[in-house]
Parts: sequence; C-alpha cells; structure tokens
Amino acid sequence: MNERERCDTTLGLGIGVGIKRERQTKQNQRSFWLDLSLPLHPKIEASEHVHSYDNEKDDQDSFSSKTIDDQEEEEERGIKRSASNTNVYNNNSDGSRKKLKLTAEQTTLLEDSFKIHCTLNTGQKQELAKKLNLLPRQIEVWFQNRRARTKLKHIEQECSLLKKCCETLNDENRRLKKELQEMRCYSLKFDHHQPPHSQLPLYVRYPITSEMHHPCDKLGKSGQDTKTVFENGGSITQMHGNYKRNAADKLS
DNA sequence: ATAGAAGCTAGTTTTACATCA
DNA sequence: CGTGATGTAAAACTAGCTTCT
Repeated sequence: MNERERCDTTLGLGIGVGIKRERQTKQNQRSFWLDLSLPLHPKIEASEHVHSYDNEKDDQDSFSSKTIDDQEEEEERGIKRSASNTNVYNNNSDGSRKKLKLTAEQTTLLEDSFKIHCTLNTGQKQELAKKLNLLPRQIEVWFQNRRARTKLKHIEQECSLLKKCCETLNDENRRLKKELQEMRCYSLKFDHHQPPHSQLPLYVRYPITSEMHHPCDKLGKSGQDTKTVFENGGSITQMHGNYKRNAADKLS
C-alpha cells in the first residue's frame, strides 16, 4: 500500500445503475459517485479526475467496437489500469484522444509473441493483455496493425525484386537482340558457305539447358526463397518455374 | 434459413514525434 | 534558440466481409 492509498480519504455515496467510475470496483457497484476526498496531490488528483471522466467518454465513443470480453476485462482492471499505465484510454482535456505509447518492454513482448504466432486466440489475447496491463482490444489492434505492416513490407520487397527482375530481363533482351543482329549480319555474309546447322533458328542452335536459369535467379538466394502467394494462388517461385517450363515447352 | 457475435482485412483518421527551413 | 510546416510511424477507428454457433 503506497502513501496515497493509506491516506485515501475517498467518501463514496452511491445509488442507481452502473455508470463506471475510476474508483469503482466490482464489489463497489455504485453508479452515482460523490467524491468528497481531499486531494493529497492537488495537481495529480485534478488530472486524474479528468482522466476518469474521459474514460467514460472513451468507453462510449472511441471503443464502440469493443467486445463483451473487453468490457468485463476493463471493469476488472479499472483501478489497476489507471494507476499503473496512465496512457491507457487517457484523453486530452479537449476531448481529443491521446495516443498510447507502448513501452519498450511492452513492444518487445508483443514482438516476441508475434514471432511465435501472428494471430492470437482469445485466451492468448487475454493472457497477453494481463501481462502487459493493456486491454485485449489494444492487443488485438496491435496485432492487426502488425500484420498489416508485415504484409506491406513483404509487398515492398516483392516489388523491388520484380523491378530488379524486370531490369535484368530488359538487359538480357537487349543483349539477345544485339546478338541476333550480329548473327544475321554474319549469316548474310557467309550464308552460302555455312553448313545447314547454322541456318536453323537461334533458339534451336542455342537451346536453354537445365543449368541455365531465369535471369532473376541471378539475384541471389532471396529471390529463390521468396514465397509470396498472390491472390490467384501463385507465387514468385512458381513464376520462375512457369518460366522454365514455358521455355522447355517451346523447345520440345 | 437466419441472426448475432467475433474475427479478419483494407483503408482511413488521428496523434506524437522528428526534421528542416 | 524558438517556431511553424511537413513527413512519418503507429495507435485506433470504420466498413465490409467470412465463419461459426
């Protein structure tokens, strides 16, 4: 018990039905709370009173999509939350919402559990919320945003990979066109002296062998490891496979 | 078959903070 | 050094969808 708790002079008078107040617990289901306490630390107490009012506002406005679980959890942890994490559900005095800034420890723990499973079941969510002294809803939102960030990052990586791929293919295309041009010139000069083999199309004379890969394969391991699944169920690696198959089909 | 709860994604808004002129 | 504009990351929100009971 800290100094403030020992000296808590709160006098509660309560009637009626459940409007939640900061100091209200499950055992103390008063809905009308006449607070006659003497502020031990006037500045802190004043700001906390604003906080408790804003929590009610938040309950009604900002968290309209809150689940029953969350509401129960909030009731259970109402006091603890306001005491140990003033960020949670803390609105500014003008009514605008105040953004929660997670601590380094909270972020680390969230990241760690995200590494284990990127989605949470209800039990895991509750447990994590309890551990971090946050609301299950906040855990849920964090995971939603984290998934979105991961996906975006993945898409950006795929995009840059495809760009490189495209550049490589263009280079290859230019090189082959140049080579073809040279071959044609050579062919025109010496056509009548050449054996029949040289008159065959280039792709027959210079077939793609199993050792030759799609130009994108030169990009390194990351390209081969990438397994982004597109909406139609394909992937980059699958595209590479298709490319090779198509080349083989042309030759056969 | 239908309703409602819960969870998800995608997109948006809002806030805090950093950077720069 | 202070200040306002601007950009960015992230928390929180909304709408719409699917799944399950």
